[in-house]
Amino acid sequence: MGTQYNGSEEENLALDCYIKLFRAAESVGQSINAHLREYDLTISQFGALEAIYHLGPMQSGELGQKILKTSGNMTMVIDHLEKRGLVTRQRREDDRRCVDIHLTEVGRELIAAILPTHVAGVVQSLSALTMAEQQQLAALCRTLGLAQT
Amino acid sequence: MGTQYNGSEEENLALDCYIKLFRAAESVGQSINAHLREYDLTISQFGALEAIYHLGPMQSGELGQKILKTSGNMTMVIDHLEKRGLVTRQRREDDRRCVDIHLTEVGRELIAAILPTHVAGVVQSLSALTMAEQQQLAALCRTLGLAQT
DNA sequence: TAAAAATAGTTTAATATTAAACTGTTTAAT
DNA sequence: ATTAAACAGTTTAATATTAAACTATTTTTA
Repeated sequence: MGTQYNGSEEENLALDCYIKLFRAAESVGQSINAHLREYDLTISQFGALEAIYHLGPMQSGELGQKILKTSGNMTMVIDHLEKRGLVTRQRREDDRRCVDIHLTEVGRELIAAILPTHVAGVVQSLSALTMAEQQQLAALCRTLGLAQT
Repeated sequence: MGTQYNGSEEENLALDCYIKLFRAAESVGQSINAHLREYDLTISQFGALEAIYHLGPMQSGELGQKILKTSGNMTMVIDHLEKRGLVTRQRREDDRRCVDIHLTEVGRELIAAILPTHVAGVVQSLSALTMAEQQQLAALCRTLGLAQT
């Protein structure tokens, strides 16, 4: 299993860990996000809605950092959400370069309606691990994520 | 940090774990794959080449399973690699539905030239974790990945 | 203050990705 | 044997994603 690179133990371990991390994220993501298509939402769109829902209105760029997408991509994601009336753009008065993204009432209702299913899916998907293991995994991933430049 | 969903402890933990897993994979992937652009390879293309390099010739569909891409996508990925002379398609005689993908000599040389840098990048990127931690992470991810339907 | 640099977001062009329909081949069922 | 079903891969059309160029604003600096 894993990559069969004929290197040092350290290299083999890192490669194996990397590929497993990647595949776990992909396959977990796929099972969790399957249901989003019923609502005609991409993962990015859902992520953006969720971020605003939980953290409040924020700038396009901030949103992009949260969901790890480029600024150009955010413009498109927000365009789509705006066309569907789920969010609005509001140019900030004190710095007219910035655009704050707000949830509309419709958007709030949609994300509130989706979240329970989503959460249940996440819990289900992670139920292969005990809560202690989930804590371990979260801690390791946190360390790893923060360490990247 | 993380998602502030106001649910049970189990739900909050699963959500937190999920988002950290995702972000770790994304950010690790980004640092590791940055250098591939120098070789004009997408992650999918590199993944395909690497899989054949390590595991030998295989069918388009098998390859898609390895790198978690759809069959339609594989057609395109292989098209590009074939146009660059890095792989060849070979229809199987015993079952003419199947197409085996082989590395060309050029392809083999390219992937062999890239791999050391790639491996160094992976080691570097995971160096935030001790080897014991990498083992833990790999084991947890493996369990999680295998559990998805 | 005026010019230069930095910043936030958008646009553009090229490419990647997907789901769904489709083609050709093999296997199963009657 | 012939039809139906399953299968592997390709094509198609729609959308997502990216890097890079660009616009408009704000900040720095000389």
